[in-house]
Amino acid sequence: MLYADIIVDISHESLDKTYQYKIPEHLQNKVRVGMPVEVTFGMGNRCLTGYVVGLSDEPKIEEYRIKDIKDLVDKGVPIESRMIALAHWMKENFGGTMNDALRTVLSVKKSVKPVEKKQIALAVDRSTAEELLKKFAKKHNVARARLMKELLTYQPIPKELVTGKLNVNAATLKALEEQGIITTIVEEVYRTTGGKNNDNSTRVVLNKNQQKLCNQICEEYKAGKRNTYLIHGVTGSGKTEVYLQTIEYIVGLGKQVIVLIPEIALTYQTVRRFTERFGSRVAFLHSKLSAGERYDQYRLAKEGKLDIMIGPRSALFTPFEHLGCIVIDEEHENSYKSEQVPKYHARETAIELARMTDSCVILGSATPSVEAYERAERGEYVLLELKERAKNATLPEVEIIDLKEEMAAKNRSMFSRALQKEMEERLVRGEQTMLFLNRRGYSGSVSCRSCGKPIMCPHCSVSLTLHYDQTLHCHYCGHTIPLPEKCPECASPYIAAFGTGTQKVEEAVKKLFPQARVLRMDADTTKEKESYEKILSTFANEGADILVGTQMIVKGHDFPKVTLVGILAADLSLNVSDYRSAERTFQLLAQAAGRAGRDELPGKVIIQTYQPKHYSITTAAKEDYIGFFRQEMAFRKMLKYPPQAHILAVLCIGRDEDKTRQFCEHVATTAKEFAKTKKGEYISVIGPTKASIAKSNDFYRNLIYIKADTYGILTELAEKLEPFREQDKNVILQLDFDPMGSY
DNA sequence: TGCTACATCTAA
DNA sequence: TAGATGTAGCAG
Repeated sequence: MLYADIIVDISHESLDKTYQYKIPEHLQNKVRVGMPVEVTFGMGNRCLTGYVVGLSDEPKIEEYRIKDIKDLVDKGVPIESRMIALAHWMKENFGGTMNDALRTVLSVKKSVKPVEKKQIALAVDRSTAEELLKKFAKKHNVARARLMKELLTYQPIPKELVTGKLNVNAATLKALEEQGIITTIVEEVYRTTGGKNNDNSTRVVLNKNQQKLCNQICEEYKAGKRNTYLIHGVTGSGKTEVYLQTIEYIVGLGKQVIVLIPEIALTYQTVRRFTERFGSRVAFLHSKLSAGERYDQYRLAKEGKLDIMIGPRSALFTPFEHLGCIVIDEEHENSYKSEQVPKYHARETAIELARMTDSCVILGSATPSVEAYERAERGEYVLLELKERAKNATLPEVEIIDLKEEMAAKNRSMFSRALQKEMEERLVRGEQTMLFLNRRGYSGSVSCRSCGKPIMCPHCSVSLTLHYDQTLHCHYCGHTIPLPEKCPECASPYIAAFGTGTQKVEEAVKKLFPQARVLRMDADTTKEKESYEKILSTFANEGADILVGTQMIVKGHDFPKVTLVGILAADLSLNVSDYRSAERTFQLLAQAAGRAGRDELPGKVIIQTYQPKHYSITTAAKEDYIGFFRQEMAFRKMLKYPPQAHILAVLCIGRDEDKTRQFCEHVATTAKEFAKTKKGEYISVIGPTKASIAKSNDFYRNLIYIKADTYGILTELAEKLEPFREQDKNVILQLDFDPMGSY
């Protein structure tokens, strides 16, 4: 008798184990590891989907207690068996249940009916067809005659053309087919996102440095060495060309490649660069694909009809049989860490997947994450440097403006005198300016001028933000109210918006330079599907003089006419309660600065700040990554932050404020006791404290941070904390390993 | 004793 | 997770 180990499709800790089922006779040679199957579960014998994760011929419990597998899931897509192993690894390292992990690696859930292309062709030889044509004409079978005439000049003809343009109805076609005069050719069509033509005319010749890196990776690959490479290349140094050539080599060896990019970077430019080189052997994954398109990509990949898959972190789970290499561009991006359970990091997961499949990993960034660079320095990754800009463009001149001095000089505007002067010059010369607001939201909070209290969301502990339609919104729960006329606290009519949003910047620019054409890009103006591309292409085609935006304007895209980049308030991202705030500030500033003077025209960057001496600002101004890295590492070593140590964030969420607090204290005590058992190892339990968003959607949030030298201790502790999930159903326990961002 | 409402248990 | 089973409380 054969038995299958099955994980049932219920995400609950206590069900997160394998259950053994018998494989009935008629399914014996159909059931494989990875397949979704239908099983009855529980005393009510309710029908559930489960995944086969193992097979055996030994029962683990008394034979009579084992039920039969009911059936195979008809339209389900099986998981690759190595993906099951990867899911297990993800569960162990990033928390969550096996079921969560399986669902994550199973990027495509349902099979979708393939699209068919039908064509009509002659089933008889030409002379017979000609006779038939004469016969039809004689008998005044006009539709049949029309079709025969067309088929004699050109065949096969697509069916929609026959029924449409030639106006031959389905009944006629059926009759002709039954008489054996015509046949229908059915062909499956793949809904692919890749391009059609490869056209090598645009191939760029690598410079000496690029070629050297490329050769090193290729030679080591050929020699059977599988490394993780970190390409640290300054902005504009041509990392993409290195990827392209290396990919081409590895694909040439019959291997397949996954390229991860932040979703926002999947622009027309990126797509074109890859399709020009690899034609229809490359496909793209993004959130706007339909279920059918997704499924077809999956099939194409599995059947070996694709060489390259490009997409965001979920593209990692493309079912390639012969994976050879994983490229992660803009490796430092936050979007590589999943927000949902399992909260996996694509970099770590890629490295594990590469280990399992004997592939290499190439990470690339102009501003690598501190974690990655530290490992590269230690030799865990191979560090490759590209120090020169490819198109001998010069680095822009950077000026740091101290906003305290502007204040002292009675300049209350959000633009310093220097920035105003430079902007004016650009307008006169017909060059472009980008104004960058280093801030996530769009507009500021609203406060009372009399009592000083900001208007808060009644469900979350955050202040509401004012939108242009005079309504107040909560970014956490979506609560919306019209802007009140009086302060809800003290009834004073003097309430006003604070803070600087991109909208306010836009207004201020228009006021200062009424003749300028201004474009704004932020979460508000890019809600619609193509609006992101549209704004960027308008700006690229010089349809505007000034582009105002949030971080999204610093990604990708070369604008040759941009010669001035203004960073309005560099401190905004610095004053965030998160140990990564300096790193993020450096990355944003360095990338924003890299936008200026990408081509022939020399560029200028103006950074406005209240902290002109802060190292993340001074080093970003010089594009001095190493300088930044040294200072940041010293800071992280001192305070034991990653990569010096690892952090586990434990978030307790519940409706009852006191109970949630008590629960969290209880968890903290358990963590502290666990720490005591680990003599000689560094573990530190911080908290519990209220999360910085102490209330969200009427749920109270308490937080504990646990720091430890090794990652393993944290996963061990996480296991110890599992029983808490069962203890109080009213409090949710959320774990996040090495979190990005703050809670 | 019989009923409801709710807590607890268990799944192969 | 959800259905099966167990239990306290209470009316009759």
